[in-house]
Order: sequence, then C-alpha cells, then structure tokens
Amino acid sequence: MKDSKTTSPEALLPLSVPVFQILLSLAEMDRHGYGIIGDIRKRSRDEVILSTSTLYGAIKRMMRDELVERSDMRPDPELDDDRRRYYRITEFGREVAACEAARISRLAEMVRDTQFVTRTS
Amino acid sequence: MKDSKTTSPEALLPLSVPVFQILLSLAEMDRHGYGIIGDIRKRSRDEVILSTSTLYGAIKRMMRDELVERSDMRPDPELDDDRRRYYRITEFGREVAACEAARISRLAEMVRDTQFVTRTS
DNA sequence: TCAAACTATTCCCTCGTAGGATATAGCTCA
DNA sequence: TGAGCTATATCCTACGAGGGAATAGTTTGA
Repeated sequence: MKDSKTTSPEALLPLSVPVFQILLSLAEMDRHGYGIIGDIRKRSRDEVILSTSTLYGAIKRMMRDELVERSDMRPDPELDDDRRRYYRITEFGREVAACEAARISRLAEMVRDTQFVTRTS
Repeated sequence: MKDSKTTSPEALLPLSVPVFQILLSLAEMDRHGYGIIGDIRKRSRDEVILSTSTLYGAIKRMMRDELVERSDMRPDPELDDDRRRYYRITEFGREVAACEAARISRLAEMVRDTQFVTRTS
C-alpha cells in the first residue's frame, strides 16, 4: 500500500502538527516516546503538548510510512529505563520533513505579503 | 455550541490548509465559492487546488464558526452571474487568520534554526 | 513502608475533516 | 444543439487527532 521507495516525499504533505513536531524532535537525536513529548513541549514553550494517545498513534503511522524506525540506541545504563523504546528518523523522514519545512517557509512568505498580519518583530 | 464572542481565536488553531487559504483569499475581497477556488489556485501557483466538496464543506463550517458570512455584494451587472453566492470574512475571521499567520511565522522561525533542513544549494 | 506521583507504553472509542464522486442547472460559444 | 465551462450542493468514506483509561514499573517523601 505505502512504499517509501516509490512515494515522493511531497505526497505526504501537509504534515499534521504532531507528525511534523515529532520529526523535528527526532532530527536532533534518537528519543523514546515520552521523551519526545517532553522535548516538543519544551521546544515549543508549551505551545504544543501531545497526549500519549496522539504521540503513540502518530508514531505507529509514521513507522508504517517509514518516516521513523525503532532504534537500538540506549543511553548510559545509569540513566536508562527498560520500559523505554527509542525511535530514529529515517532518511526518507528527513526528506519529508525538509519538504514540509520548505512548504511552511513558502507559506510564511506568502502570509508576510498580506496586510492583515500583526508583525511582532 | 460555538460562540465567537466567548471563543478565543487561538482555540480554533491550527487551521486546516483549506480554511486558512479561504480566509487569506477573502481577506483581500469578497468572493463567491468558485472564485475562491480559482484565486487560491492562482495565488499558490497550483500548489493548492481545492475540490468543490472541500470548498463548500469548509465554507459551511466556517459560517457555523462565524469566520465568514454571506455578502450581499454584487459585481458589475454585466459580469454578474445569478447563481453566485458571495462570502465575506468577519472581524473574528480576521483575528483567527492573524493568529494562524503568527503561528506559522513562529513555526517557520523555529524550523529555520533547525540544522536538518537539507540545504540543496 | 506504604502511598502517591511520575514515567512509559498501549488500546479503545468518538468526533470531525478532507476530498472523491455525483447531481443539478445555468451560461457560453461554435 | 450540444459540448464544455461555471457554479452550488450533498453523499459517502477513510483516516487522523485526541480524550479516556488500563497496565505496570520507578521514584519520592511522609
């Protein structure tokens, strides 16, 4: 059904807020589910707070679409927790994220030209 | 259920692609349904092409949420078409669109700081 | 030492939306 | 006259966001 080898990254756009945020989070480093939620929350300054059902539901679909995969990475044993499952962004996931980033940049540019925007910078 | 007087604009974010594009299109001037489709298609350089079901479905929900309303505006009689129904963005609609525009700007900025974007230049 | 709070993953369920398909009808032009 | 475009509208389906809750291990502190 879905085959990343024959699917162009653009076909998956636009990404939902959760999916794009998860890709951004994993682009930096491999993380486990709960850690992703915390990272997104922190980086967005509490603007994006994913519930566990949203997070794990999105991860499941992203694995199906080969945007992310399981990682066998483990942190220092002292800081580790057996229950954790780590995830890694795939090369295809990076491409898709880059396309989405480009789309958002174009959109932001388009919006900048419209008069009704409140300029905060 | 929905009352724009007590609902903050932020509560409706993020907007879907169709809804935000329709607001951008109507922010410029009143338009009729089919005209909105053509305008969005043109302004996005064929990147966003709404089907009629998507357009009218979105318009319906946007009227419910008081983002847009019927307009009694008619163009020059010579260019008019009786079948047309014109729409106008509401003041609340402008607020919501401005919030969404701000959100997208913040997002674009956040993305700009991220290393992963494959610089294809 | 025991309970409460937190970390972590997973499933169930509901609601709402995007968009394909289709129906209807008026308008334009050759 | 009829083909193709303009215009609005509804039906239907697939899918995703996210609330809620189950399960279980871990940490803290009274």
